[in-house]
Amino acid sequence: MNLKELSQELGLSQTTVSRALNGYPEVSELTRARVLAAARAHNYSPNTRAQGLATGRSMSIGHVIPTSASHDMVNPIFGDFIAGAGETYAEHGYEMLLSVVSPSRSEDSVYRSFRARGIVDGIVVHGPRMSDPRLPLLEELGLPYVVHGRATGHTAPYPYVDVNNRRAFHRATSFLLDLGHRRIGLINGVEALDFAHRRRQGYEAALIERGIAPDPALMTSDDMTEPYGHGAAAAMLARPDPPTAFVVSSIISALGVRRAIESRGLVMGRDVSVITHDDALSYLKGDGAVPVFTAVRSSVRMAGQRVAQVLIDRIVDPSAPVVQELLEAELTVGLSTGPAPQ
Amino acid sequence: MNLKELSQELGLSQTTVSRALNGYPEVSELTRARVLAAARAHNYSPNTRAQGLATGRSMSIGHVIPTSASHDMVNPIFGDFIAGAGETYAEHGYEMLLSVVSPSRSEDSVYRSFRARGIVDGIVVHGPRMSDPRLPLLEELGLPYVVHGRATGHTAPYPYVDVNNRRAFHRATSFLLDLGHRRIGLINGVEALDFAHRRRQGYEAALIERGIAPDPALMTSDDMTEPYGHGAAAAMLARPDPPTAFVVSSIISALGVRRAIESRGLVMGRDVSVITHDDALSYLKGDGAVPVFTAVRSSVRMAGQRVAQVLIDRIVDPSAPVVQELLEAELTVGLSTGPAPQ
DNA sequence: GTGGTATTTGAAAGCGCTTTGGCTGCCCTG
DNA sequence: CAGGGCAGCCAAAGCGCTTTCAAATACCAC
Repeated sequence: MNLKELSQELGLSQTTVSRALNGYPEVSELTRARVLAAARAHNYSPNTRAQGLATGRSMSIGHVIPTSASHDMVNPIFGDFIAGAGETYAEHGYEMLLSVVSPSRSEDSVYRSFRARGIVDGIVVHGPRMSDPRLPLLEELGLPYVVHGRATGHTAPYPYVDVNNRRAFHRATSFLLDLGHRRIGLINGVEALDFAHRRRQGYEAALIERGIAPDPALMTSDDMTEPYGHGAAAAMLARPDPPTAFVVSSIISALGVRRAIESRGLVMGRDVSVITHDDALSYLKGDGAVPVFTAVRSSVRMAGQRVAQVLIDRIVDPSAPVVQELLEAELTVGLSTGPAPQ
Repeated sequence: MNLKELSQELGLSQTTVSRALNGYPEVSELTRARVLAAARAHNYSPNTRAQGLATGRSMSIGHVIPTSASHDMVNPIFGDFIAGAGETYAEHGYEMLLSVVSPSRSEDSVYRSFRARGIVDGIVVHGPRMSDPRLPLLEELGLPYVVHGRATGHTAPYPYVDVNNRRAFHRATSFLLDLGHRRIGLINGVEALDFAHRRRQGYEAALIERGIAPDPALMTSDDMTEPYGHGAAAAMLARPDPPTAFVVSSIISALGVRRAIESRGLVMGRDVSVITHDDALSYLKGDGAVPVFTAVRSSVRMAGQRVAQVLIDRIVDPSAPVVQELLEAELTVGLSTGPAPQ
């Protein structure tokens, strides 16, 4: 069933039917009701491509998913972020277009192609790096975008939604310091990524405020897998002057850290403390009791919702002021932290 | 730059330019070369919507992602599956359209709407349930689809790509039986989902073959989160006649099982054995050394690639015979299994 | 009754592409 | 040299919608 057939059946012009369906005022309420009833009865939905051609809008949002070069890894937070964004898109009638791009292929060409083919109305920038080259490109292309995270080094104002990573890690580190820990390891993500860079800043600032010099031997940075957490923590614990606590950038890696602690016969929360960032992933979330890990938590799903909303607003009204939104992480005390051993 | 402008610049008709770009034979090689060069120079890509309108194809594939009703959970395998499928789509010029649908909204309407709006050329069915109602619906709508998994109870032949879950769990259970275990717990996924149903069949068949009656007290089924694994295993271990081994349906839950074992002061692999299904998730994958978990492993990323390929083939040639593909899981022995304690 | 203002409706153009059906030369054959 | 076949190109229709512009009808005050 297309518009032509529907309008013939109703004895109206396509114009009127189209207007009735799209809520234009210059249609009598009686006619509108008839049209809507007929549309429902015939299960009519306008052909998206034709609609897009006529309006110039595509009603879909592009997400470009880079897989990590080093591990060919898909970020585990991805599913939850998408779920959040998807909910918001659905509410507003947008579709979500995903492009997985391997490290070999230039991301540039993906964006240029999106633009040339007019396939999306906007873009969500994932995993921003320092001075990320995508932002100037998207500006040049005139493609509306919102960054999930921030891109230190990009000078012009740009729209983003981010967790206050610096503050979260400052707080996490201070929490350990308050418990008496002095040697605190940092198991961080890849520091070319902006969020990891900021987390380190928060960590270092907290140490320095207490007169402790950050020790490069206690800081590592890599893709946040479980084995990475295990390997990095095991190496630090094997040192002559091992840390008594860890700040970890991902709960997935924290699982590995915990494994490293226990395989040395130590007890997490008593001998070695761990505090982690927690993205509130749905498949790891606690069950109501005291959580295992002490964590600074910020729901990545909610971040997805916010990013989507900000982007849609921007598409609808490009002249609106640039939105920059910081989500604060909350500190939840679990079983993985305790006073520093004597 | 659109086709009209490009053709004017070349002094050719739109027809000829279009044909040259799409590889039609009735264009001289000289002309074709000129056209291709000009297109490249101007960074021309045909407008996807217009192309779609004209051809009736949309060159995109729909994925409908249901979030679990009980936990509002996004399946953690999702990211890796998507990555695999996305690679294949990219190779063939298809885009991936994602629809996240909350349990409240009927999935039916999503498919009907996809069909009416002509927004996708095909559908990947995720998380098939027993006698899944989506298959008859998609048949009725005439929308090409491929199932990731199987839908027991659907009688007509339908295309799918699945892991041989029954055999994998039969093998896993037999492996434990060979090690002397007699009380073996099953920590399974939601058994309304087809894969979990099959896994239980494999588990039970292996037990029965050795003359052991499956004990309902040792079988649980739920969303495969980490806390679920912990809770289920802890409950079984607290019984007067605890199991000496577990078969677990997901490595995420296996992490919880391990936690339950250790918090009783037991050692995994010595006091209690664990064998898990492993989807080879990129962010959990081992680091080359002996893996922690003994597992039956099958890469969900590869499954994504295969599903995508089968679907594309089906779209291109709907009359081709229905493809049904079973991937075999491989057994990898890790540190989590050992002989049954006396 | 008339001119003016709303209120509803419709015809047709246009979005950017593909594809049908022709048209024009040119070469070849008999 | 007439006629057929073919390679190479083009004009125009059509995909299903939105939207501009115009027209028709109804209503109102004077």
